[in-house]
Amino acid sequence: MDVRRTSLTAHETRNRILDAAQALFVAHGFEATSMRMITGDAGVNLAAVNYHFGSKDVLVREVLKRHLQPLNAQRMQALDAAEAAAGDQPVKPHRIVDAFFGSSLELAAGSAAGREFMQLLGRTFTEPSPTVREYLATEYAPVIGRYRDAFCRALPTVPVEEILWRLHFMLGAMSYAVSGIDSLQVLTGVRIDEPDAMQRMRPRLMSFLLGGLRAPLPAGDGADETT
Amino acid sequence: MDVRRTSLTAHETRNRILDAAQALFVAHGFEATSMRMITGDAGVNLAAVNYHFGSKDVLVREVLKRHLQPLNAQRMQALDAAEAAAGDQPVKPHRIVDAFFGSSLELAAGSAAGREFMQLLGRTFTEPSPTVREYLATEYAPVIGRYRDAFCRALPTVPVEEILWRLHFMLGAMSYAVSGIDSLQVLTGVRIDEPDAMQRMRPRLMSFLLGGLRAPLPAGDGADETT
DNA sequence: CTAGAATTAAAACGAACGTTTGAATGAAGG
DNA sequence: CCTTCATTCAAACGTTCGTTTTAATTCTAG
Repeated sequence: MDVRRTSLTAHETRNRILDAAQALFVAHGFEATSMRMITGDAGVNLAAVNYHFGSKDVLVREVLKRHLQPLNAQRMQALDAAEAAAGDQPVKPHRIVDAFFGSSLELAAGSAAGREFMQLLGRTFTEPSPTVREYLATEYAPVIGRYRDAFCRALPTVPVEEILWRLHFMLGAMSYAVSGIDSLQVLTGVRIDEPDAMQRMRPRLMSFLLGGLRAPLPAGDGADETT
Repeated sequence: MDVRRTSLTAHETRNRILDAAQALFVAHGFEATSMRMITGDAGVNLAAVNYHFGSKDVLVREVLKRHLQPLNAQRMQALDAAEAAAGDQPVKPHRIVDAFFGSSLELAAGSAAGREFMQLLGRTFTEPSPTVREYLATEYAPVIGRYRDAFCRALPTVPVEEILWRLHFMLGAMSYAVSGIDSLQVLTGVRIDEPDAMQRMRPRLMSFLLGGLRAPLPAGDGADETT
């Protein structure tokens, strides 16, 4: 009838735009990346973005959604698998951490585009743009909810507020680990741009996250004065 | 002779610009904040920024430098104090963590402007702008170097590369804890905007960081399969 | 083969950007 | 009192931004 007239080139143009936009967003940020840079790198006409996506804002969301939606789906299914494997036992904390952050690191390690996207995602979390924050919130809400509940079952002695804080700390550590890697390089001299950097980082990050997650609860109010 | 003609109003205007710029940078980011927004909020003329600072880039650096330079100085002197207190013994890891991140959290908890600045600083670490990254690198390099050495002495069994990674992870966790707090709120429902949020977060973050720092080293190469 | 929708192309739109200019302002120095 | 000089001000500079428009092109359905 009226659908899929020119499916080949249409998707081609869309994907070329998405690829170019993602790379430029990582390199320069959302605001500093212009439509002309995107369409120039993608080799398409300037008007193509507004034709295919409607606006730059929608394009930004679409770039994020393209990989974030599958990533969150895999995070969900990884937790499903872990819960299924545990039977009626609570899932061990390190399995939950691995389900969430393992999915992320696999995406980052799997391909250059995956690493690029995880870099972008890390930066996006501190992005002030309301439309971006709003989208991230809706996309993440169900995932965070599931994992919060899983952690609560796995660590019944830890208050839920404490679990949310530690989830937040873990998210921060991972985001920086992935997106701030060249700042690490610049600060410390550690080289990251080798292709297997993510693979070498993964066990280190996992160990760190688990150590933080299972750290003793802070004492009552203020002082945490233990050796 | 020729100095301090109208010192009062001169510094007044400069500081008004710095204050307004900092608040706007936190709310909208560097790129999305225009000179007209800054001068409008500061109640000064549009040309005042270029007159007092020369360019927007210099203003950005100056906003960061105003609080980062004292912060890093305090980080240095906190480590000095810890090393002096330890005598010829190596400083305990939790003292080093406290020297670095305690200084940060005190700044964040001390005043609204301090919290605002730490928020900005956290975001700035993932800022792609070359001039910002370059400034951050030069400002942080000596501090990171001192703390790396202190950690190496405190944890002689841990390879220096591992220490740098964990320092990076800790930096990420703290930056997110401070700057991504409204994203935590949006994701998890935890309220942060209360004035004593930083005070309540501090022991939690310290406990998490120490747990991560002292986590068992990841096994040889790939698998970290321990319960 | 042809009608018509989908896509690309080139050009221009108004708005906002960072910066610059040149005159007005106002307080010290001689 | 008049000069001096740092500062403020209003206005405009040229550039770039995201978006829109109009025409040409491509491709498919009947």
